[in-house]
Amino acid sequence: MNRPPRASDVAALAGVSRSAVSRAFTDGASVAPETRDRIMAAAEELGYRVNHLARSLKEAAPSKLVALVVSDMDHSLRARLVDLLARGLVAGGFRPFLLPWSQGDDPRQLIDMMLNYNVSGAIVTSDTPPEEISHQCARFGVPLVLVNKAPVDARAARVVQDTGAAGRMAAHLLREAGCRRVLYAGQARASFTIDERRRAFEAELGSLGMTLAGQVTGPSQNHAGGLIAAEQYLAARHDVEGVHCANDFLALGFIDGLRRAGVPAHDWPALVGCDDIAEAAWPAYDLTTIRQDPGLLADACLDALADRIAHPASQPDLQVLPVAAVRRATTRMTNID
Amino acid sequence: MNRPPRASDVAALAGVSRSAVSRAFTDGASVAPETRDRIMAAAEELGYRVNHLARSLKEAAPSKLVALVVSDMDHSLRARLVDLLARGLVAGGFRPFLLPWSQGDDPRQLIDMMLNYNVSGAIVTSDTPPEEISHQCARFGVPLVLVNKAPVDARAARVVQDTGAAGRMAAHLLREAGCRRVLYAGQARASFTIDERRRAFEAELGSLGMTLAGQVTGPSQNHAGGLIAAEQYLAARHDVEGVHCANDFLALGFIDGLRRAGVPAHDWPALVGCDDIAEAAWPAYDLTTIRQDPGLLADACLDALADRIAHPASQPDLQVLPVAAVRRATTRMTNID
DNA sequence: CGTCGGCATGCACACGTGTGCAACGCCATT
DNA sequence: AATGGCGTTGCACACGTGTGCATGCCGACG
Repeated sequence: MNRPPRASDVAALAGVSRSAVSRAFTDGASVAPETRDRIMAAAEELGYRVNHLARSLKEAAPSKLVALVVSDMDHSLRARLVDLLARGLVAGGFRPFLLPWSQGDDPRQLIDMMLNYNVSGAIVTSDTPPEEISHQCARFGVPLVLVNKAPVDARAARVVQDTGAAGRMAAHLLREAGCRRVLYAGQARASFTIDERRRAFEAELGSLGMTLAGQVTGPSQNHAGGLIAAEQYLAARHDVEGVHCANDFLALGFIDGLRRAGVPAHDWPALVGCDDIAEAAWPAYDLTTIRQDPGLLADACLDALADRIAHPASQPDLQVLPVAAVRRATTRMTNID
Repeated sequence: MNRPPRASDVAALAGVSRSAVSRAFTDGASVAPETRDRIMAAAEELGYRVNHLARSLKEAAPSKLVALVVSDMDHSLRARLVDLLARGLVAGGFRPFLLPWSQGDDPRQLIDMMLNYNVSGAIVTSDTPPEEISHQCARFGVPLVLVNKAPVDARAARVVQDTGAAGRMAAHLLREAGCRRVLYAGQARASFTIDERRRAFEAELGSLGMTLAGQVTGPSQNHAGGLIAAEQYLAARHDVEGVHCANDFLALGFIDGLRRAGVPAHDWPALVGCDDIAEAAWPAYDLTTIRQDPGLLADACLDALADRIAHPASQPDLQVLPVAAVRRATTRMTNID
């Protein structure tokens, strides 16, 4: 018999009623200071902790748990975001609940886990979460925040990067580098942020009098995909001066693909990525890119979640986060006449 | 009034007692098939889900929550480990509870959060978690698994990489590359795995008739630290043929430091890192390193946790995980005569 | 001194669920 | 037909906590 101590154990040791113990651990409750001290001493001696599961059971309000639905955590930016979100949630008195999701998993299991634990909200940072999650959350009244995701349900708050500005910025960065004919290197799989940004990029090219000579696609939006995109680029012998890559990992892979093929650096096209991952700043790459500040992203998510919890019936807000151009070596090449 | 439906609502709709509903959702309970069907239909109609908080309250046994204490999630290998652990825990019926911890945070808050939610166990992957966590977990009977951490409490299970083999391997890899005089590049901050590996590395150098010419230390064990370590290395004009870096990020930074200083690749020392992060395989680096398989690590953690939960009183096991040499370009340089 | 108000405390109920125990009905066996 | 056994069901209690309500106490004021 070694169960954790409960409030009645503390009450017995301190010589008070169980209610008094409960009140001693509740802010603003009416307890005499000396009684509280005696109770706290007894609690310390027994190693007593309030059982939050029972507490949140009593308070009909949902528990302090918040689901963090995340996939592709190997992307360093997402790992950073999860880290920041977890810290922010803990600081705000919530408890983050990590629910990994992979393409192909049954979304109903996710819903079950969230509802089983009566979460007070959910943040979905997966790249392509199934729409069913949004609908079920709406149906069961779970406050939901979607990160960089297309709108699927009117009741979910959304936090998105300013894809329009990012796309235009990419075009301008290539223009600054002297490019006229450019290429887009992306992926086959659809992704809301990337697709939107690409659309804005293409539109801006027109305004700037530049032309999109075509596109190359890798099988994935990571380093390996970039390697293959570079191969395609070289094989097609595109006559372009610049390339905008869907994200930084792909851009770094593209660079390595050029290197592996023996293309000297002064013959590289101007390159612009997106995200500003840590590796982009490494001297081996020094990639011009578009920064998406994960701290801003995390704060916006936490704000949006707090808003959904406080005003569930109100119109959810859409937060558009600014992006910033980071000019580095890949748009300072001297191969442009 | 829009509270989530409870078992009695389902019971009323299905025309049975609340106990029957409870039993319908409990595997192996005695319920007539047609009754179960009727209950399930009613539950589906109402959108009923079992409240696991209340369930785990009833079962005196701890909840299915498992604390995942993690710091430095920006290290890609740790992010990968957290991802794998979360997946494994969910697959095993547990719910991972993400508790970020940073140097300087109060460990007592961590303990509180774990005990407040009556977690059934904890996995600590932080690099330098405070010892108080281990002691408090032992005191309150929380099964604990430490990853790559020195033993601090006899009741905690441990999973560690085979630091001895890794250290010896690093020495042999440099020996294969023809080195006789070598250097160690590390960090000032103590870390169990890194310190142990280094000790084995130094010992093996002696056995192989090699000499450790000295060491250089960066301020941190990441890319920026490697840049600075390379500066120190160049400034000190060490007469060595090889360098073993404390981890891959540092090694990549070291390479970039050499590049930035204009040292041609054929004048680089042979380099051996440790971890085999994804970036080490990128063509820009092609770093020889020592692989630590995160899948193995995650599985070992989950096994150890299951063991601690099942047999809390037994002697906790220490799992030593194998490492593997990954030979790449940085030990195939032709600068050795 | 009497009365009133405020504060501290205890009682009892509620939160949503699991389960031991007893009762009940049905079927097979004697 | 009587009886025993087995599967199913309902009752009631327990898990650990928060809190409305009533009570009791003490001090202050008239």
